[in-house]
Amino acid sequence: MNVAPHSEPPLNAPYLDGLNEPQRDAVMTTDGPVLVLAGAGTGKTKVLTARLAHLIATRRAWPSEILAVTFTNKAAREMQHRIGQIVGSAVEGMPWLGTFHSVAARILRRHAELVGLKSNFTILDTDDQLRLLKQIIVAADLDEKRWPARQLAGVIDKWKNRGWTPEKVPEAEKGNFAEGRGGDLYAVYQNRLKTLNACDFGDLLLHTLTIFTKHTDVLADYQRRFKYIMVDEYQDTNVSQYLWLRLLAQSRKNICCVGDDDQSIYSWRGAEVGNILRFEQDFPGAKIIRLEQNYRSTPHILGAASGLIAANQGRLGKTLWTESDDYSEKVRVIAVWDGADEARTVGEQIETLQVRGTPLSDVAILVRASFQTREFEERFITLGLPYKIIGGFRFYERAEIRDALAYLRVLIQPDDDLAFERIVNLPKRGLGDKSLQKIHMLARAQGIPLTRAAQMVVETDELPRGARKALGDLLADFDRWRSHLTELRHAEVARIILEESGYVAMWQADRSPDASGRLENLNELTRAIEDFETLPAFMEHVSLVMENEAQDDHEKVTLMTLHAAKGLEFNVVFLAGWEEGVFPNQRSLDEGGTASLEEERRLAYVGITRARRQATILHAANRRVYGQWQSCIPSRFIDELPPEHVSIESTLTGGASMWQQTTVETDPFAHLTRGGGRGPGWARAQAHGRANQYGRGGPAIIEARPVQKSVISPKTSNIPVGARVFHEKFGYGDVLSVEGNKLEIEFEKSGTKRVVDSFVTVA
DNA sequence: GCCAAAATTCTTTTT
DNA sequence: GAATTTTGGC
Repeated sequence: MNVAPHSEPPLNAPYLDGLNEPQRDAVMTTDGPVLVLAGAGTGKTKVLTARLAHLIATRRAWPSEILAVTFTNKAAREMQHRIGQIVGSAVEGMPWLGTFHSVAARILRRHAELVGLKSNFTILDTDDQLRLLKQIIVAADLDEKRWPARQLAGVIDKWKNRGWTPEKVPEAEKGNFAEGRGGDLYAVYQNRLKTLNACDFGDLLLHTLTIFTKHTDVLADYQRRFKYIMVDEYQDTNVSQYLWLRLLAQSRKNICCVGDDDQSIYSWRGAEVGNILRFEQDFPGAKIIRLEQNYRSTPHILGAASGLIAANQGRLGKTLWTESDDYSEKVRVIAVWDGADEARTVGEQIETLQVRGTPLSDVAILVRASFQTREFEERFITLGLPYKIIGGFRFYERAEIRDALAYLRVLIQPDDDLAFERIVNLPKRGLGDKSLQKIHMLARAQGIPLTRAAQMVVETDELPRGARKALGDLLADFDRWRSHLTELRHAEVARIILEESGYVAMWQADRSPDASGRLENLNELTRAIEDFETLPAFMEHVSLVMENEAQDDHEKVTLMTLHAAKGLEFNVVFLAGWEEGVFPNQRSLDEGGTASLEEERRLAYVGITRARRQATILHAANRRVYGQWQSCIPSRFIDELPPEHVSIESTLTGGASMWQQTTVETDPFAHLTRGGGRGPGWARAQAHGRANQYGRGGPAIIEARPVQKSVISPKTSNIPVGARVFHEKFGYGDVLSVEGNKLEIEFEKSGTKRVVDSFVTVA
C-alpha cells in the first residue's frame, strides 16, 4: 500500500508491525484530510502513534512541525510516552502535542496583546469564574437566587464553545438568562476579565480564534508551521475547536481526525457530534477509514455493547468484530438490595478474584456520578482493599492548595483581584467585609485593581487603625516577597510566603482531624513547585493540568466515573448503579430529552467496552437520594442488552428467579414498571423493607452470607485496645477492640467503624 | 468582626 | 446526609 512513492517508508519499519490492513492504511495515508472511525478497542492510539512515527521517520515533518491535539492530559501524556518509545529521544520535544487548551494557551501567551491581555494573564478556574459572575450579577441588581451564577456560567460557556464573542451572540440567544440581559452580562464579564488580566477556559480557544481571524499574518505563520495536524477524539470537539482546526488546516489540508461517534459523551460541554458526522463535507476529498476489528473484549462483551448502542439513531454505523472465541463468560447483571449491598457484593467478588490471582490493577469500578464512589470507598476501607479514585477530588481543588496558590497569584500578577480577595483576610487579619467594601469602592471608582486601591487606602485614614495596619503590613509583605523572587529559588519563596503570611500557622493551630493532612498537602505543593523552571510555568501547569500525577503505582482497584474511563481498558469491570434516574441520569433526561438519552446510552456503551474479559452490571433496589430512600427500577439499558450475551443474578433471594416470578402475577405494582412486566417487583419488596430499619433491614440474606474472612494475612494488629489513633477519612478515635488486623474504633466525629489497622496511625 | 447555630441546597459528567 | 450559605448573638 504505497501511497507516497516520492518518499519511501522503510517497509519493515517497527512501527508498522502488527498493524492490520485498515490500520496500516490510516498510518500511511499522510496527505489530505483523513477521518479514522475507530470503534472501541480497535487500536486507535496505536494508529495515532504509528502515524506520528511514520511522519517523522519518513522525514515528512519534524516533530516541531506536527500539531497533535487530544482532549485530556492523560491522553497527551500517553501519546508523548509512546512516541518516545517508538522514535527514541529524537522526539524529546513534540512541542505541539497537548490538549486543545494547553496548545491554545501557548499560542495565546505569545500574542496576548492582540486581544488586550498581557502575556502573564491568569487562567481562572471554575471557582473563580463563579465568584466573579456572582459579583457581576449582584452589581447588575439582579436577584442572585433567581439567576444563579452557575447558570450564567453555563450559558456563557455554551456561547464560547460555539465561538461567539459578546458581539456575535445572536439576539434570540441573549434571552437565555435574566430576561434578555444575558448578552450584556457576558460583555461585562469579558471586560472584567480583561481588567483582571485573566481569561477562563473557553477564552483560551475563543481568543486564539479571534486572533486567527483578525490577524491573518499570525494565522499564516501557524499554517506554515504545522505541516500535519492530528486530532484525537474528534467526536468531542465543539464548534470553536472545529473552527480553530479548520483555520489551521486550511492551507495544507493535512488533517487527520480520529474518533468514534458512538463514544461521544461530552455534548454537555459543547461537543458537537455533528463535527464528525459532517467531516466529508467540511473537508472535501476526505478519505474515511474504518477500524472495526476489536482486539480488546470477548464476543459476549462486544455483543452486549453492540446490541445496546444499536438502539441509537443517526449513527455513522460500524460493525465491530473480533477473532476472539472466548465465550466463557457472559456479561453479568446482578441485582442488589441497596448501595451498601452493592459495595459489599463488589468487594467480595474482587477479593475472590484476588485469591484467584487477578491483580487489583486489572479491576475497575465505573459509576455515573462521582458521589457514587463513596460507598465503595467506605466498604473498601473496612475490607482493607487498596483502591484509588481517579478524578474525584483533585489536588489543586483543595481549599488549602487554592489558598496557597492565591498568594502566589497575587505575587506574580498583582492585578488578580480574585486571588487578592481570597487571601486578604486569610488567615484572619481583622480585615472584614467593611474594610474590603471600602477598597472595592475605591477600586471601582478609579477603575484600578484591588491591590492598588488597597495601597491608596492604607495611605488615608479611611480604615480603623487595626485594619489599616494589617492591610499595610500585608502589602509590605508582598513587596518583600516579590523582591525575594530575584534572589531565591522560587520554591523557597513559596515556602517563605506560606510561613510569613501566617497561613501555615493557621493550620498548625487547627485541631480538626484533617489539619495535618492539609499541612502535608502544602508541603507537597512546595515540593511540586521545584519540578518547574519558573513560578509562572508551575502556575500554568496548575491551571491546565488539574490532577495529581503523583499516583503511587501500588496494586489498587480503580474507582472512577464513566467519563473518566474513556480511553482506558481493564480485564474486569464493574458497572455500578444501573438504575433509572441514576443511569440514565434523570437530570440529563430532563434537560435534553431523547438526545440526552442517546448520550447516556453511549456512556453505557463506553462503560461496557472498557472490559476485556469480564463485565458486571449492578443495580440496586433501593438508593438514598438527598438523604431520602427511594426504590429504584433497573435501568432501561439493562433491558436493551441482547439476552444471549447476558446472565442475570441476584443477591436478594439467592437467584435470578425472583426477577420474573414476582413481576407478572403477584406484584401489585407491576403496572408501574415499564417494559411489559419485565421489571422486577421491587416496589413491593421495598414496602416490606420499610417495616424494618432502612439499609439495615431488608432480607435476611445479608446476614445469611458466609462470614467475611480476610484474604490478606490475618496476623494480629500491634495496635492495642484503648490506643488513640488517627484515620485519614474518619479523624481521631479510640480503639475499642482488636480482631486480627481489624480494629473497631470509636471515632470522635464519625461514630464507630471497623477498619483495617494499616489505614490508621497511632496518634 | 467573628463564630456558632440554623437554614438551605445539592450531585452529573471536565478542559 | 453533607456541605455550603445565611442568620443571629456576642
